[in-house]
Amino acid sequence: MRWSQAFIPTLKETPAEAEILSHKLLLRAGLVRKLTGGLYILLPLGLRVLRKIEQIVREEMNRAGALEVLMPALQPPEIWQQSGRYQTAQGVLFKARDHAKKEWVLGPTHEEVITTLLAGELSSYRQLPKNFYQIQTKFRDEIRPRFGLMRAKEFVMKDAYSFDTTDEAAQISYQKMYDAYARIFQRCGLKTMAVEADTGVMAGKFSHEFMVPAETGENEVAWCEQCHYAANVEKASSRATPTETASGGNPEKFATPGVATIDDLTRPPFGVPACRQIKTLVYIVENKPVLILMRGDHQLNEAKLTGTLGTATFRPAEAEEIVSALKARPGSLGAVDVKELPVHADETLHGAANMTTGANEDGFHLRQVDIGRDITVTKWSDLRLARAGEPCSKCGHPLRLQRAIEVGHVFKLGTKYTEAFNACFLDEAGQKHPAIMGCYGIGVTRTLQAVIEQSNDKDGIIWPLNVAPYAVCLTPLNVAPDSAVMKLAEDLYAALSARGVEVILDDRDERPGFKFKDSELIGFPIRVGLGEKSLAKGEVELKVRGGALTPVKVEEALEKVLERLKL
RNA sequence: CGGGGCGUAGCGUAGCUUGGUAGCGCGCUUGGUUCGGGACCAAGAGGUCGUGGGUUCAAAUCCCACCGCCCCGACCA
Repeated sequence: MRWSQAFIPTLKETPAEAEILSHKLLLRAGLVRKLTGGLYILLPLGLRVLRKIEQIVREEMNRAGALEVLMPALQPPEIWQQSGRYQTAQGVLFKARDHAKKEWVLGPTHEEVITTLLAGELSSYRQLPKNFYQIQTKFRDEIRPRFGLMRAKEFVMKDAYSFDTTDEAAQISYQKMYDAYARIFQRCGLKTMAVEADTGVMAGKFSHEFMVPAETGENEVAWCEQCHYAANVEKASSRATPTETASGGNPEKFATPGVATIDDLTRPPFGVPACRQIKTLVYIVENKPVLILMRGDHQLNEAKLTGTLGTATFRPAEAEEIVSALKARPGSLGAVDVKELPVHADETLHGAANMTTGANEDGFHLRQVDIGRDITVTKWSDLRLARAGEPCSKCGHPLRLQRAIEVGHVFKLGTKYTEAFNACFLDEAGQKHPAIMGCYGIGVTRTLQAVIEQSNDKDGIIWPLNVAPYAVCLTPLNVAPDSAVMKLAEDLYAALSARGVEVILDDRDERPGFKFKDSELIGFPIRVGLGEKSLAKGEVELKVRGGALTPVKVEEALEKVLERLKL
């Protein structure tokens, strides 16, 4: 490609809309432009990168035995009703109407469609295992799109769906995808970590997320340097400091005027450490109040609560709801002698004794509470948010917390959809079973931006070779057609092109600094600088983006470039 | 949806408090000088000041409503 023929609108200044570095670079390097919030136009250079990533994904999916299909983005709402997600996915479903006023949904994902397909085609165990994938545009009515391509209303996703006859076989399919994902991100030049992921209401199943460590990430992962345990904080467990278990006697009510928080009670004249308090939270779970008990110094992890409750339909109670449930206002809440409400307690509190908690009477608390003796706990679970520095639950080494961008997710689904759609097969004995399903997603557009977020310097993007829009940028400093510099550039351009190298020739009549800055902003892996000065010495300049500049002999230039590209 | 910020030329912005002919930088056009790290000089083009209403002799500026964008939070199948 000749630069003068291309469309690469680079910007010296950053548009005000961009906050994070990768978003700024996407715009400045002329890769994308915004149409409106959450919707972006991929410009030629950005599209080239996207296609590269897609191709890597495609190759690795094929290698793992998955079969490419293309499903409609537009879907009938009936299948969403059939799976039950018409309601549960309300928040993210885009809907449209046709001329006859019939409603349609724009697919945020395709479990319903692929399972409908399988329901019609699957009959025998001999047809399994199968794994179908597609690379396609998805639509999600994001509550708040942000950070450019990171969270958009419309984005390119690779989604795959595996079907197996047994749990063991499904596990193999899962592992194949897990391994393929590791290769995909590696080939994209991304450092990722695979972390255990929360599975929401489908608790107990298996899931991993592929995370790109980045401070701008919307997720947080907990990980252990020693044993390599890694999990999304929504899922992560850790060991808490020990809880007091020696009883101090019978509960004793005492006045605590004005005390409204755990923190208030730690201060004089009370001086009760947070770890010796029981925090009582009231949630409205499917319209009914439920008490949640945490140790005073711990925080509730709502993702874990979802797992324990088996529903995501809950919210913190309003003040009036709390008063009507416990006859006291927040600040003096407790679970002692509460018999009529479900009480979920964090397992850290197991055996806790001599604790302080609200008395369910405004301005009063109870001390010397032994949870086993004084509180009726309905269910014990791990409900605690893991914190940095807490011992790893596997090996005891302090956990570290790291923000990260989720670029891939592998998920063992089980039979939720295959049962709903009757996607069943007959086994060797003629018994009918629903196929066991897995689903696997990669945010392709998000991956593009994640690469930029992870690979840049003060001058711009540093594209990993495999996903670079062009591998080589030829930069002649004199573009007069009859100049020796330009003639050499043309020769190299032709020679590299003939070898299948993706090369862009910066034939713009611009000053050297301008052209250098542009090529660095965009981040081509290799730049070959051709100028009168070096040519006089029989040399050209080979510059590796983010690396050193080396003079090479003109007659060796082609070989040296090819050599660099092999790496 | 709650909280905060912003909307002035393609981009970045000043002007708004205290109403009075809309300014600067980048980019763009033309000419000239330059030419190894985002050049310089000169001359130009380019603006419904987000939209609608109100106050006023007069509104970018004050008031009301709406729209859009960005950030934080809720949400995240």
